[in-house]
Order: sequence, then structure tokens, then C-alpha cells
Amino acid sequence: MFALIDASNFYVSCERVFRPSLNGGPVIVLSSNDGCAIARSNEAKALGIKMGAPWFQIKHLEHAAGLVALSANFALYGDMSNRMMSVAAGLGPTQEIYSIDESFIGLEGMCGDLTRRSHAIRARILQWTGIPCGVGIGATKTLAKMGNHIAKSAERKPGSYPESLAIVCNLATLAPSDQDALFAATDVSDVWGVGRRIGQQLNAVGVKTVLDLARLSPSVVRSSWSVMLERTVRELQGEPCISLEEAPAAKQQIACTRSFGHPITDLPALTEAVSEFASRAAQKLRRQSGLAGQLLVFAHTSPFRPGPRFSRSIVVPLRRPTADTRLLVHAAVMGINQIYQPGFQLSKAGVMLLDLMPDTVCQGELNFEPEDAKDKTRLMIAFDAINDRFGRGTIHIGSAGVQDANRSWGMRQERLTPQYTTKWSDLPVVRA
DNA sequence: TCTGGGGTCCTAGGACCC
DNA sequence: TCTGGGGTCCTAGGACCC
Repeated sequence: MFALIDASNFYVSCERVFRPSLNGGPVIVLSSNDGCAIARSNEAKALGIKMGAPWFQIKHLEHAAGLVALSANFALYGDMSNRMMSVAAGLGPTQEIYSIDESFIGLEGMCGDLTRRSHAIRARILQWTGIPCGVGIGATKTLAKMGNHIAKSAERKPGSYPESLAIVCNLATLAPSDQDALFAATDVSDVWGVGRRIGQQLNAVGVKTVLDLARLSPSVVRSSWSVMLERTVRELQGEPCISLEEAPAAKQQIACTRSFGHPITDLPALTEAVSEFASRAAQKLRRQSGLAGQLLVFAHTSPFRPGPRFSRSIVVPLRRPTADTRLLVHAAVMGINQIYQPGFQLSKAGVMLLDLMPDTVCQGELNFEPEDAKDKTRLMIAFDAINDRFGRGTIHIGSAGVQDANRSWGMRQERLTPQYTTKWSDLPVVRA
């Protein structure tokens, strides 16, 4: 048995905790560069604002409907998430933190009234953190997700489902005929794992509701679609196929990508951006004690705007697996130099670290140059400590270091400049 | 002027090997 | 000139998630 606890309109709810005046009105949170809506209050949803709606298309609602749009504050949301998750963990013996705003709780061995218990935990999360949640319970993770969808819809759209299922929906306690009625009233694309594309394909063959999907034969689904959809059908039928994962698996790839506020055309600006992406990706890599074997760097023009298109990426193999910011920045700069072409309005670029492995597997490699390796490790530990303490970007790899790297890569030998630069002037005063 | 930033898994097809 | 089957590895692309 599983529960899914999921915050309502999470980013908006976080903002409302600190600005209660936002309660009751339409509020959205915008992505970086204030590009598009990534969270919407119920009132904003009622205005017809879609997830991902570009800000410039809905900006008129500011005046027309009193819409409040906020720039995202991800540090705040991460902190609120931690608080919410620690309270949610009280629902059962095991927990999988599935995303910033939802966690699965394993309920094996729990007795008593799980619905009442869920209401109590939900009330505690609201009281202690200010975040409203919905809870779904079912025999499988997919059913818990389904229950969560029903719980939140019943609350937000009265009449969509029985009022008694609002906030907490425990499918495991329902009579089969009652569950069938709920499934018959739910669109198939509301199922976890069924997206727009598969939803359309299912619709085309007459599978419109969750009940239709749950009644298909798994083997037929497997041959006509995929093993993924087969698993989803089995889970809807109550057969657990997806287990709870308590320890987050080490990432298989680490990405740092951004859209630019204004298009970039020149190589120096692109180099600076890509250096920053590589540096941040390297810090994420060290946080999971990993090494990267390859680095991918890409840049492209906007897919939404007219004009000449450009989209290229390149994979740069590393001579040996590393988590050293300097080597990763060097590789990214080398890659971007390879693929860059002038004359394009570049809207986005990014760096991905690939072929990751734990840093324990390469002890032998590191010992090849023991003193050098120790120095590098110490430098990176200090680098991360300073950025953790004083904020991201307090210290970074400067362009001088980049050029130094180019020298060792045999590129751009015309400028040999000093070692790494630091924004000392930006450092806060440290009190003894 | 203005359209997010992460991730995962599966599949198909080609290269290569025996 | 024609002709087999099976396995592995890699990559690109699609679909999904939040």
C-alpha cells in the first residue's frame, strides 16, 4: 500500500506563506527570465492560464483580472520542500521523495484508519509549514497517484468527484463498483505515465477513460504499445510493478542549461555562459561524489522565432574521469569553440556531464600524481565550501583560467594570462 | 521584447563480432 | 555471387515525468 502526498500549486503556496495577501487571488510563478508560468494558483487556473504559458501572452491579465506574477525563488522552494517532506514522513515507515513537492509513503504494516491518519498528517503539514497538500492512497504507486488526482480535483472543482473524496482519497477502501465509477469519470491522459501522445493514440482506438485502460489486457497493451504502458495497466489493476525507492539513485547525467534573457551572438559571451554552466554542473557532480567521463555542450537558436536556425552539440571525451571544475570548464570551452558559428541569435545553451561514475572507482588514477591530485581535491573542496557559505557564484573560474586551459589544449596560444581570478570585492565581510 | 530546467526509460537501427 | 543467426554495444530520438 502506498500514499502520495502532493503539495497544491507548490511554488505559489510557498510564496503565499510569506505574503498572505496573495491568498484568494490569481497568482503565478514565472520561470527564469520571467519566461513562462511554472506554477498557478487555483484562481489563476480558473482564468484559463495553462502550465508553461508564455508571460507575454498572459501579461494583460495583470490589469484585466488582478493577476499577480512572481519571479521564481528556488532557494525558498527547496527549503520549504525540506520542511514539508520531514512532516510528511510521519505518515508511514518509508518515504520516497519523488520531486520537490511530492513524496510517496510506504504503508506496509500500518494498521488503523489510514484515511483519518492522512487527514491528520495533511493538517499538520498545513499548520507547521503553511503548505496545503492532497493525499492519494492505493495498492500501487499508480493508484496512489490516481487517488491524489481525485483528491485534488474533488477539492478544486466541486462536482467533479464526490465531495467526500476531497483532500484525501483512499482508493483501497472503496467498493470495486465505486472505483469503477471514478475511473469511468476520469480521462485516460490523467493517468501517471500516459502523456499527450499516448493519450491521443488510446483515444483513437476508443480507450477514453481510466476504466477503459484498466480493462485492457496487459499483453495486448505490451504488443500494441510498450512495456511501459503495460506496467501502467498492471498497476491500475492493482498489481505493484513500481517499487518505492528510498535512497535517491546517483544521477546518470547532470545538466545545467539556461535560456538567455537576450539572444547571444558572439563567442566571448557564449564562452562565459558555458563556463558558468560547466562550473555549476561540476559542483553538482562533486556533491554526489561523482566523476564524469564525458561532457556535452550545446547551443541553439529559439525554435519560436523566425530567422536562421542553428542547433549543434558536441560530446567532449575527458582524458580521465574528473570532477575538477577547471578541467570541465576547459572541456566545455573547447567544445563550444568547435561548434560555434557566427551570425545566429542564440537563445539557449547548456552543459551536460555524461558517463558518470563514483569517485571511488578512480583512486588508482588519482594516485598517479598523488601530490597534484591532493592539491586539486583540496582546491575544489575549498571552492565548494566558499560557494556554499557565501552563495552560488561567489567564487568562480575566471576567463584567465579558461585561456590557460586553452594553452594546454593547444588552442588560442596567443594569450597567456595569469592564474584564476576571483571576485574578491564581492566577498562578504567575515566576522571573527 | 517576450516561450523553463531539469531528469528517466525505451526502442530502433547500425556497426561489429563470431 | 549468394547466403545465416545471434549477440553486444552505441547512438539518436521519442515519450514521459515534475
